[in-house]
Amino acid sequence: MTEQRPNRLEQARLEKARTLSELGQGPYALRFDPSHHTVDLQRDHADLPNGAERDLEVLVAGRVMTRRVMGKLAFFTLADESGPIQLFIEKATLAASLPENPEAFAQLTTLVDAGDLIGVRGTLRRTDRGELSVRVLQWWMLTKALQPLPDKWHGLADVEKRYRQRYLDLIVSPQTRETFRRRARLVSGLRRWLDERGFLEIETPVLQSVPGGADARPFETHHNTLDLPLTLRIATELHLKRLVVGGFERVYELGRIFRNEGVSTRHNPEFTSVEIYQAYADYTDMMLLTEELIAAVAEQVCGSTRLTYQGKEVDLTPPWRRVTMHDLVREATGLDFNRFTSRAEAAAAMEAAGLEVPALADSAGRLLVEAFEQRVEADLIQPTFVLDYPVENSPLARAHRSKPGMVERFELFIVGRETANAFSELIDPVDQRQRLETQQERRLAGDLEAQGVDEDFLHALEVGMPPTGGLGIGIDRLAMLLTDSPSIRDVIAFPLLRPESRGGQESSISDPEPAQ
RNA sequence: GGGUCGCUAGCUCAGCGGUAGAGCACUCGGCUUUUAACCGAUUGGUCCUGAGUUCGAAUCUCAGGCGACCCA
Repeated sequence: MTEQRPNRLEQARLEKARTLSELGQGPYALRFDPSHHTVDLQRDHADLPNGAERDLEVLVAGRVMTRRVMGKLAFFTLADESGPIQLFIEKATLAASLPENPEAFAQLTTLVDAGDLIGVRGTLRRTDRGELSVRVLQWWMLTKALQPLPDKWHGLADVEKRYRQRYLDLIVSPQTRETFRRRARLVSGLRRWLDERGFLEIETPVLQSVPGGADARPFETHHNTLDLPLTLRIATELHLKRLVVGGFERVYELGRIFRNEGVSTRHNPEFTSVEIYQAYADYTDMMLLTEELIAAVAEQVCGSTRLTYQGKEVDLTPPWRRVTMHDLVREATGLDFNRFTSRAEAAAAMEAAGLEVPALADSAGRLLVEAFEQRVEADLIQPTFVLDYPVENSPLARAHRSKPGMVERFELFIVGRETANAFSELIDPVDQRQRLETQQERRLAGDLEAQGVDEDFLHALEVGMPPTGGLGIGIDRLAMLLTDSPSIRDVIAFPLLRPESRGGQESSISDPEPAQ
């Protein structure tokens, strides 16, 4: 995709690949059996003094990262998944070790480029300068690279290239490798924590006729043989609740969600969430669960519940602050939304306080959320449960047990970002139908993010759903926090980017010819 | 959606109206303790694309493409 024709560097490497074939070993090996990872060698032989050699033969394989050739002696750096080790390559040693091939040293130093994958057999030696090295007795080309590595000093400075060609980023950036290791630990730690507590992971459909469970625009697609318009799911909520109706008391799904919205440092159109449902629980139970779960995962990923995010100290040690949205808005703006009896009243007060009043926020409750987003959200650095949302914004949450107009819902904010969202789930099918019909009206009135009516879901509620607490956690945002990454793209291996276009070409993949 | 910035050799960048440059990489030569190895020589360009202004455009103007950051 980068180059149509092989450039000069590629030509030289292709030539070397041909030479390797002529020598009978070829540029691409079938297999190799390393005896060690480099990190184990570095650890086990940390006591080897400078200039000393250990009478132990090892086989290591990896990518040649740097080459330093000086006449009859050469130093390469070889890196496997665990890290680097130096190769100590002497002409005399190779000649003695491989008497049948007096050219072994010349071949190694001329046919192997930085970027190639090779395997070596040798003994361990620490150089006079203190670098643990494999003194090479024999070598094999495993994979000849045709493309050069990025600049060894600057690395991959081009942010776009880091995302588009993540493989290069992973090769040259230890930090990137660590980020994705941590993300993997986060995901597996989270699953383990839930599994150990009896939660059952069940996969629900990605392809859906009625998108629901969240306020978002879906991606649209189509099933050919059924001639069926379908959308990609925007949440897993409604299907997981059906499973609770079906009798599974603790279920979760960790998976990909698709929302047809913009791209930013906090948004990728496909992202990963985990939704967790627990029967006979309410949102206060889900707060406890959230605290314990995230603290446990942070402990596993970072070794501590205290961490630094972009220079800010964050303490995830439970318990976390719990505060209502009303109180937070009053603290920040002096506006007491409990006193407002109409949207007009709230709007006037907000304008007087210098807040923006968007026309789309068509109720006092929606304005409360506006005020929160404008003045509070960004300052919630420490983990904070924001409680009790207006019913208008939460069509799937149960009405508050004591506060009219509110629902039993919390969102968790950390470093100014929404990281989790939970309710006492609405299980009353009559109430739920009214709420969804109100959503449908908004939808018909032009709100593309409003939800539709899912009749089968309502039917499931009529069959009877136990009182249930539900929780959703944004895995990408949690990964950002636990890896100290400023952009969501740093924690998604292959984030969505526009295809590279050259000279107006839409894509490098050409359309197939019509069938004969 | 709006604003700011960027796009020049494989990589990192300079050049900002007058012959297209540097370091690294590559190729060649030298070198047995280097680790951004070093020394010498050579090679390498759709200056993102298109149109315009000009005697002359990488440079100025306009449009477009892609990206980054900030804002919504």
